Amino acid sequence: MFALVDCNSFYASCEQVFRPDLRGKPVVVLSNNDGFVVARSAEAKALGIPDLVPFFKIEGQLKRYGVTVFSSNYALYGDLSRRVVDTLKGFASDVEVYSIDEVFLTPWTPDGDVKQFGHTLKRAVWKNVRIPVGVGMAPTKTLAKLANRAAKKIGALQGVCILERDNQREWLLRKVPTKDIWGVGGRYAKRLAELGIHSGWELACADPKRIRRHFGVTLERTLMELRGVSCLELEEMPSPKQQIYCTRSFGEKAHTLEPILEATALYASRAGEKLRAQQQLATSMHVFLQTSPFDSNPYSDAAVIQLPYPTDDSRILVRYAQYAVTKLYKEGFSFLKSGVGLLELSAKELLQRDLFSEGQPLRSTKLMTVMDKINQEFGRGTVYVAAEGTRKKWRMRQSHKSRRTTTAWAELPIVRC
DNA sequence: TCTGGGGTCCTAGGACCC
DNA sequence: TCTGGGGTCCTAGGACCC
Repeated sequence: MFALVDCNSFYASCEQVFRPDLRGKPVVVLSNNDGFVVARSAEAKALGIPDLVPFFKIEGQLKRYGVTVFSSNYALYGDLSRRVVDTLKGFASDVEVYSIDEVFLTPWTPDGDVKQFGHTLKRAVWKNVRIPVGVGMAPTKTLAKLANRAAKKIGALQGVCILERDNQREWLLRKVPTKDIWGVGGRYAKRLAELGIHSGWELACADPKRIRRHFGVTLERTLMELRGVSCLELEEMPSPKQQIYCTRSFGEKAHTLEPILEATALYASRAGEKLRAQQQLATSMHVFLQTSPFDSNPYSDAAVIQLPYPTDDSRILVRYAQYAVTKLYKEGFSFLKSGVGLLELSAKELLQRDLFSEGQPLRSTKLMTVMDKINQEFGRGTVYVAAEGTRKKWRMRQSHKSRRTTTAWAELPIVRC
């Protein structure tokens, strides 16, 4: 049996935690650069505000409806997410943190009352963190996802749905269109429809071999999971990352090389920070630079470069990223976005040093450790590589950002008596 | 004017090996 | 006239996820 705990409208709910005046009111949260609506409170959904709609297209509408708008505040969401996970760990020993707002776990119910267990989880998270969640339970992860969806959609279930008996499973699967199933995206849904498969039930009843032939082994597994045959295990130990990316759109378009060099330097050193947090070294680097894809004359290019030796030194990452992006740059375009990816990662302690080639000197490691420590203690960006520049006009737009209430001393809430 | 930022897995096809 | 068979590794691209 798998349980999936999924936070309701997570980012919007986070914003409401420290703004209780906004409970029961329409709230939306925007993506980086205030680009899209990425989270909507139940009230905002009820107003018919669609998901992933460009902000500029509905800004007027939001104002008219009196919707409160927030830029995304990942420091806050990450911290509240950690608290939700900590709470859940008190009720189950096997826990998989699947995403910032979803946790799979094995229900622990010595008395056999699964439903009661679901409600216990829900109440505990609300009590400790003030985040509303839904709980779905079923014999496979894919079905637990569906159960969770039902828990939120069907009011009578009060946020907890157990999908155990075959007749319940069939009832739900007959109602679910394929595109709402975990592992089936828009493309597959369309191709499935061409084969006459429209509902979850029709997919579950299809011939596995035929599905495998048309779509590959991944969708065949999904099919089996819908039948109640578990193919996906709980993954408690997150496997080390295979690539680390830092990419971002600029707050304003860049017509010269200078802001691009600065932004790319920042992305490289942020990627380095993540790399060091995982105790890994990178062997090669992927760098790209692009205009807006909506430009009349869009342009983009990318390069993969070998680093001189496996490294986690931000100074080296920045130097190589800047070198690459200089090569990619072309006069006459207005660039919108660049990014740095670190590839061929290896665990730092397992590194095989090559007898005949240079390796990362010890003082690099020492310097980076000190840098990370200072930034951890006093806030990100206290010490940084000078190549990032000081004015940072290209920084992303975040016109509606809330405070980092739980992670920055300077932004603690103020209580007036 | 304004359109996100991360990730993963799988497959097909080419190069190369004996 | 007749031209093998099996394997590995790598990469790019396509699909998916939140």
